[in-house]
Amino acid sequence: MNDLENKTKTEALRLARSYLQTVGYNGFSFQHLADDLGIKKASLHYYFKSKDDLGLALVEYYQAGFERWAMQVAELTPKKKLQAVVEVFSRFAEDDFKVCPMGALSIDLKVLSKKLKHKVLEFHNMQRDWLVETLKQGKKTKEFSSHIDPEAVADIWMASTQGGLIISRLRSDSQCLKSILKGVQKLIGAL
Amino acid sequence: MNDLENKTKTEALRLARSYLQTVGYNGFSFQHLADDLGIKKASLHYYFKSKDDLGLALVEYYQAGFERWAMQVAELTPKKKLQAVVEVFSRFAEDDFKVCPMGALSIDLKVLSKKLKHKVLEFHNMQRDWLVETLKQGKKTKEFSSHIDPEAVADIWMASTQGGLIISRLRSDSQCLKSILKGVQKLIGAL
DNA sequence: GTCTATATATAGATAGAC
DNA sequence: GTCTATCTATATATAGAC
Repeated sequence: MNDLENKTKTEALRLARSYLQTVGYNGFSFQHLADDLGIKKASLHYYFKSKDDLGLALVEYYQAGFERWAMQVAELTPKKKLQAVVEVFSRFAEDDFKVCPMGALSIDLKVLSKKLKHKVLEFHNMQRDWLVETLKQGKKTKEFSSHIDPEAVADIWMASTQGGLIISRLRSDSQCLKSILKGVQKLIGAL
Repeated sequence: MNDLENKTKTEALRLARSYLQTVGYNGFSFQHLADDLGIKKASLHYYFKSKDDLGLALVEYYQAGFERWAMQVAELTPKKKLQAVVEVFSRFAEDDFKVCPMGALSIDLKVLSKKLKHKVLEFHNMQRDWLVETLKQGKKTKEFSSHIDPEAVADIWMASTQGGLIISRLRSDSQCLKSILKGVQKLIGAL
């Protein structure tokens, strides 16, 4: 859990995630990271045996961040939790039209190692479970309509988010994602 | 318009699109295509000066297919048109969990040539315009609720489709996309 | 239209010195 | 922990023969 063991390693993961969200998994190399860090690419292999290893560490790093975030928003109302999610992804779109790291990895999913693929799916399920729980909670507190199916709505929400980031990038308009998610919220509320 | 001028060229484009939808733009090379075609990669440069050229031809080829498809469904009711769209993308998911070619290209958008980027956006807008028109038509014929905002719904629809394909791949479940789009249709209908 | 041969660049990875 | 040096594989692309 103590992943702050080394500054270079943490910074490499931060950079790798940024590249992943900007040019995809196949779009960056150890060379890019090394140049940005001001070290040689061979040095990076001290921290990550292989690119697959880097990918794995990257997802774990992102996952740990999500778990911390989930703790922070745990006391918010379901509606505010959902709003907090919108803000997280809006920040991606506003930051050079980044897409979701998991969405980016999905494109290359077939060429990833079995282990990394498994990790990606595991994290995806973790996020989905969180959404489903949040929606269920909102039904109970009457914040959301009693007619919604939490699992179905969670899938629509996740798809809209992934696709919304893609469309924001295509149109060079970060507002797109926000409008789409606001629209989905409105549709859910109209049930 | 006469793009059937050569069998090898057409087959190369078909293969390239398949690769794009499966492993992304950076995930395949002239070598892959040449091997599949049973020719040498140098021969492919006879048809496509560069990979960027191939990408451009690929989008144009896909775009031409969309225009033919739009003509074929032109006489259907708006609701059936939407259903026809669902079928097109469902076939992607059912075919080895392919994603949308435009969604795949969006991931690599930043490293594409200005020309190709422009082409991708142009085609995206063409698809969006078609959707908006179809939704407007359905409002007029009372098939869709008079409360929907065609442009907002078109964006939600496109995002759900892009994201739905990604989620289908992640879960190895082509049913996901269908459920998501059915859910969106239901939400729209509930307005 | 397809081939061989080749050029050039880059990617992922390792060995071993400091 | 970072370096130099090196290996092997692959990618894009071109020249020129058949």
